[in-house]
Amino acid sequence: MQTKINFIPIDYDYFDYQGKNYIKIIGRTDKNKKVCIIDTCDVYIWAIMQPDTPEKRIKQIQTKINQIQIKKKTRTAHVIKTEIHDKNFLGKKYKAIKIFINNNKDAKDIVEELHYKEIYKRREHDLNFITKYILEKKVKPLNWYKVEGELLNNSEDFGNLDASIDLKTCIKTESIQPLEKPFEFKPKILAYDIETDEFEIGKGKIVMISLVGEDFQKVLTWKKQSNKKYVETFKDEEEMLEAFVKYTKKYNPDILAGYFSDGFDLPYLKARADKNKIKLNLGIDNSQPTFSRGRMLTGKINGIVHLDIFRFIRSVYSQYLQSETLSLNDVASELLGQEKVEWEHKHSSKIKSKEWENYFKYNLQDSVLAYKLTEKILPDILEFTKIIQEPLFNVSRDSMATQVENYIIHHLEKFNEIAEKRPYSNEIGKRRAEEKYKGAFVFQPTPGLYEDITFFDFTSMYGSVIVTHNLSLSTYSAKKIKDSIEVDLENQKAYFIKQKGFFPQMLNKFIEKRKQYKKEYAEKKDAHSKARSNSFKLLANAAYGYQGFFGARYYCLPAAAATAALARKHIMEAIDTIEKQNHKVIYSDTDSIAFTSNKKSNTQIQKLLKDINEKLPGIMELDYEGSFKRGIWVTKRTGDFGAKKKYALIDKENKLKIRGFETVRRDWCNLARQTQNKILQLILQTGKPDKAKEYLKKTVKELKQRKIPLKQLIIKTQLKKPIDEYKSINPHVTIAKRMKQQNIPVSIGTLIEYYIAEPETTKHKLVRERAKLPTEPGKYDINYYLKNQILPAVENILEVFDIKVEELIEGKKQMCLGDF
DNA sequence: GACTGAACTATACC
DNA sequence: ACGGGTATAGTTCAGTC
Repeated sequence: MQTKINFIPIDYDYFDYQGKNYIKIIGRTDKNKKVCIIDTCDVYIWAIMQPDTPEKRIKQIQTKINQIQIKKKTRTAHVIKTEIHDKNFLGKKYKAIKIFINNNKDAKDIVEELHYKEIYKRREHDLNFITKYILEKKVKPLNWYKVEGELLNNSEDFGNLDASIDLKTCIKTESIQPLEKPFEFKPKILAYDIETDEFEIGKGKIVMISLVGEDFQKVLTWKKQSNKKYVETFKDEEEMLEAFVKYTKKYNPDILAGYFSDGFDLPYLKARADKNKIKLNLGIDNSQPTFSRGRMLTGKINGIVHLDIFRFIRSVYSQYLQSETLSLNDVASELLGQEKVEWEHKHSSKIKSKEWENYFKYNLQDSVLAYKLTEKILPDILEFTKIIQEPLFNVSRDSMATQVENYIIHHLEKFNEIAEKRPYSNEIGKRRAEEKYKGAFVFQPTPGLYEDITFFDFTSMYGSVIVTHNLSLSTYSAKKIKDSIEVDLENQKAYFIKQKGFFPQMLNKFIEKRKQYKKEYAEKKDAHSKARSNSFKLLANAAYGYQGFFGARYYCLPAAAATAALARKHIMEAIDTIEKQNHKVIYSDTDSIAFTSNKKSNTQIQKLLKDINEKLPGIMELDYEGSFKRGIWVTKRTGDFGAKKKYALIDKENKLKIRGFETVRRDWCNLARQTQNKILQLILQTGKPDKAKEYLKKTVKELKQRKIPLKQLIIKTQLKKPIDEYKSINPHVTIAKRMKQQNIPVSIGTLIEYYIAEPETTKHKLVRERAKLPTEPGKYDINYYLKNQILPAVENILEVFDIKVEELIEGKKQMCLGDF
């Protein structure tokens, strides 16, 4: 039966039928019905010919290629047809043979057969079928289409595929066309979270599972009855798991969302289902979740987008967050102003009767937070997906380098470009061994208190340098050529042609779109333009790092080095100009310049800015960032010159802006951070050290009298690698080892908490020998906190006023005397 | 065993 | 392995006397 629908693609999957690749797209109709469409497309790879190859020879090779056949287990890999095209590769023109093959999985085998010396490069064999389908048919995720085709109803097509899918509508696509007027699409989200007895995947039983959707809240358990309406109690773990599947299917979400659910909740559920010998058949085809092992476990469910929002937050969103960790509690607290319910984890056998209600509440709240976080961040993820044009499942997990790369691949057509290949591991090894290049310029500040400070900064500094000077792989030349610019690198020169390359052109678009949507958002204040503005800002910022990243298809170290070199040149020239106008430049780092305003009026400052901008080339632009009534720069702890990347400012509204100081470092105890913060505040507000000095005295006294609670003295340090890989056993590693012994879960990324206690014997000299878990009894070491936390945090600040903090603290001397 | 510089480690800035 | 380089600062390690 022929049918016609309006359709928005959400999740892409593929399968083979009779040796050919097919795409299976799950999406919604304008009537909000979940449907499936099946389609296919041509699959091809490219053989790029050497420039001087005679046409006759190309034809000969073409004929040979047409005959390629490779016998494989289930099919014969073969070439269907070939065509000769004029294409670009890295900006240069070539003749290229377009080789159509029967199955994308054979691409690499076919490529192996293309061993003619006239073939310069073989390309696009490393693109997966879903990417190729989206490129070829232009059926982009989250865009609306009019689909026409045959409604499959127990059809023998595709081996009865439609019957195995839990959907009424499954269409064999005959035509698919973009819709001019899109419908609204609001994905249905279901969030979930589990509580378990053990932390190791599958080890202990799952105690409860919470599910939260729109007007839907459930906690499923088998442990305990509850009078709460949302709690449903089952006979055992098996029944609870079955109910989880049943409720999820009934809710029929587009997105099943969790927080760290790739690494914990979903694999745990699967492991317990296996243990109970039942199927966790969440898939639309009743399949179970599948897990791909990469650097991180990734859980996929057929027909539902499994979304681990932690992954998107970590790889894309975290740069805009202030929170010290990316734990659900910290992130929810920052983005939603809501926190987890308080609950100390324990084995279910040790939970007291009256504690259960709180445990249920805790479990439910985690799903509530995951749901709300998803709602909050989803506009950004969806917008990103539309821009990058890869499936939502991938975009929500990919690193920024991959996002940039996927954007490029999906926008090469306009440039008639064949995609460059992904580097092989030997190539990656070579790239990683390459010497680092010189990076940003950082101004050496003179320590002191400064009044009336103005900040300028370059908008999208590196991005605008790349665009202005056309720095990329396809525009680069190691040798001097005509119509190129020369860039001085440390030991060599690099040349870049003037004819615009595709990479700088795409980047230019990022910067323009960012400007456009930022302006639009300022006027309309709507989520859509905000999400768009964010997306292009992220892409613009990531483009520079991408060209220097060893895993990139369009890796170009000279371009990255030239970007940094030209950025240094531009900022130093700007500093020069500002100084020539009799301003004292205090500081500068990469793309910003701070200088004393010299009581000049706003108009005069704006004039200075305009003068500099008039001389800047291309799209380079210096911007007014802000002004501050006072700021402080201090010396390094070793040496008497000014420390870089460390300063504090106060604006006219008495708002502090602190960079680099211990105040903003999470691996310092709260007492040191808060004391330093207060001292900076008092000094910057008054311009004098008196009040700060008094405050310090008071704090020191309290510490000496042991009036400071232990909580203020906890030091937090993150475990960055497996415990046994550490060459140097620092305090947090010692504590991590002890936690492991006590069966407290520790892994890479865990924030280890400890405090420094008084030495038990004089033999305990190393800090790690005195480090204790917050739960371990002991007296905190007052001398340690005075000498190693408070003193270093405030010493250099008060030194600006010639105050010797050591004498103020007196702790240092006492300890030395007392020791002997 | 005390001292010292190098190595290792974590975290911040842009 | 899954953006880049620049910078500060603590603790441990390994060598010297």
